[in-house]
Amino acid sequence: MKYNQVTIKDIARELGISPSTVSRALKDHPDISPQTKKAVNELAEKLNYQPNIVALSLRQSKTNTLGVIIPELVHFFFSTVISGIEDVAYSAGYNVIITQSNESLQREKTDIKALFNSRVDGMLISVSRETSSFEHIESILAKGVPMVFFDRVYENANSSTVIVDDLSGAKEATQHLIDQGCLRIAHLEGPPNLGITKQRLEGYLEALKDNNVAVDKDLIVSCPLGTIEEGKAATEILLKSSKRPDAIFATNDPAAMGAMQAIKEAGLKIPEDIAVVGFSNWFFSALLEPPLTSVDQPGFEMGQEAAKLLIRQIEFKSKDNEDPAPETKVLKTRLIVRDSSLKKGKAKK
Amino acid sequence: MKYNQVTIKDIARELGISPSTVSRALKDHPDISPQTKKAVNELAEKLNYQPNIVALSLRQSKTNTLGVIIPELVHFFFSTVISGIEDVAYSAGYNVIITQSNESLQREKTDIKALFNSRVDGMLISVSRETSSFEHIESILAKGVPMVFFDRVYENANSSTVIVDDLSGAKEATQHLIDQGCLRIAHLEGPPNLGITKQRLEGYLEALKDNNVAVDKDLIVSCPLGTIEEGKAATEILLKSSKRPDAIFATNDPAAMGAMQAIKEAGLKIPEDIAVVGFSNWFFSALLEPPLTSVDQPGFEMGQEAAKLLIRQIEFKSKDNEDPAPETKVLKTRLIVRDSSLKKGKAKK
DNA sequence: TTAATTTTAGGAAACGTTTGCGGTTTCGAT
DNA sequence: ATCGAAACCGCAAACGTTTCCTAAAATTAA
Repeated sequence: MKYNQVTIKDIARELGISPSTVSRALKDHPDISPQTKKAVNELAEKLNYQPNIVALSLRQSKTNTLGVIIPELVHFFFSTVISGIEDVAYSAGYNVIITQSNESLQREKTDIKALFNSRVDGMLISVSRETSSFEHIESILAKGVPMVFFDRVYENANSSTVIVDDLSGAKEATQHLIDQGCLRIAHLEGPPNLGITKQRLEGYLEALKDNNVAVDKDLIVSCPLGTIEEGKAATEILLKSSKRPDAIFATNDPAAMGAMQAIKEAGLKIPEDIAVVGFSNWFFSALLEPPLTSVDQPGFEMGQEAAKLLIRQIEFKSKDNEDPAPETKVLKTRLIVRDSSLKKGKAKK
Repeated sequence: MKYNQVTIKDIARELGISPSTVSRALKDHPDISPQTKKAVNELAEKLNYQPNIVALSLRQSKTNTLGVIIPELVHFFFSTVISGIEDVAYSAGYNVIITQSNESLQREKTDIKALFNSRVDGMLISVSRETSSFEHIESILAKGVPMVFFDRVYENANSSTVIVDDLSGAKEATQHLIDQGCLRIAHLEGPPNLGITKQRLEGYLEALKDNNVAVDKDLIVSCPLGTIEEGKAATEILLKSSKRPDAIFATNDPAAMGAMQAIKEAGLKIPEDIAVVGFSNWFFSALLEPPLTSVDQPGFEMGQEAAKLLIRQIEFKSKDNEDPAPETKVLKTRLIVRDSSLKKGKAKK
């Protein structure tokens, strides 16, 4: 589309000087006399000159654009991460292109190629549920594209990552349930490919061990999709078993929600009969009845950190032409105690 | 960043022909002999040639990028709209840059400028709560940038818009409450600047009139932010009044949620004492207790339609160099009846 | 006054494409 | 043998910048 925006050439012609002089004047280059600078800047102001970003990108081989790949935008957590990313990206002068893999490896592959073709300066990636091989990522990485992984990371030594401390978050949640007097704590496990799934399971196990609670394998049930329906179905099975759990720690809030539905439909009380704790502190969790205790992940902050790391990497590389040492940022989780897990007393504010 | 991607020149050099021939061969131009085409395509394939989009953009003055401005990404509705937009945009070969105004007019202004500077081919806009003047939009529109407004539209004759039929949605919701035997139906009104607020109020009023129910001005309360807290506070006041409502129709789901909280805390039952209906069918609405009846807006479809309209406009303009006639797409809403409004019998389903 | 600097400015190439126009070939037809 | 038209291809300009290099003008030093 041609919008007839005024260019450097227009200014040069009007002033009877050359484009190069205008360019330098606008950048306050010492070679240019104060008078010329003044004239150029005033005319630029008057004509409302705006540099053509596309031409700039071509010239500098730098698009000032960050590519983002997330599993799904409609997840509360991911949309807050995006907000965090945009926050630092825009104030650093970067645009952001967002793509969704929809939890599909195939989509993830095409997304990453599309971003590469758009010549983004770097990528922020959270892998899909299906992603268990990483050639598509490696091949782009090999071309030298800076990447930062967040939340659902690709653990390879050469990329920076931002994660939350899933292990200790899960441990804290489980400990909390133990503190409430629960002894038969079930765990609804998440998608098997994801590191976060393992970490959360690990935290759960560690807490049990720390308290000398025996691990009952029957109490660990897989929810490979991590949906409400799965959580519900898994819980229904748990409830039918001879030795019913007295608490459920779910890998995420939707699964926990499903668990709550199953428990209520079975005529049992939360938390009296069974306490429930989720993970991620989705928007809806505070609105449930009873309100769901959950492990809060600082999504906005995660987005900010990831973007900062990426931008630093991009700018470091453009200077020294080599990658900075990869960094791993681990963000603290926060257990939000609500009524769904409070067998004793009221929530500590 | 320099990734040493292979260019048309590389292929030309390798084959001992000119870049123009390579370009034409790749585009299957009739001037080029089959042999040359074959050689070029094979080498391009072998070297994994990918056209440089930035150079293309500069050359054609077309970025193949759509700019989007929404109030907030974390709203379920808006994130589904985005998904719809990306769906059609990507399959039509467009990238999407998303910005959030955070319901601030100021941010909206800077966003729109930033998008313009990024030379997007067109914009998709849903205005902020604060937006009551439109010079910032007009000034960009005047430069000929194609725009399509969705949901929260700027009603000016010369732009295409996609909206849902808020009026009839609200009317249907109110009618439903009347059908349930409610006679004192309160309305929690939304942000005063927005057209959707007026439409929803209008639908509410029409339904009352159609059924010869007198309008009680005291039953119409403003919630200028449309938040849970506001809905709760407004409802508390309504409940204290001498002639308490027997139903509440809220301008959106958060307000309805607040109303539910207030009602429950007052020891009243939903829907027996007071029925509640919301608008937008947020993700959490089905999870409340009782599940909230709400007017569903087809967000994904809205995004698709808006993107289609915009792309059509962009491509029409690049051909005929003038704007196509503006279009207005009105999408149907759908009343999702759940328990929060069912005084009689069970949900049809 | 002249030579050596410094200051200021411009020319031109480059980033990777596309495309109007002109220039060779080739080949069948006269 | 010559002509005309296809068929095929390259030159160069253009999109809007930046930047290396060179050059003129102004200033200073000798």
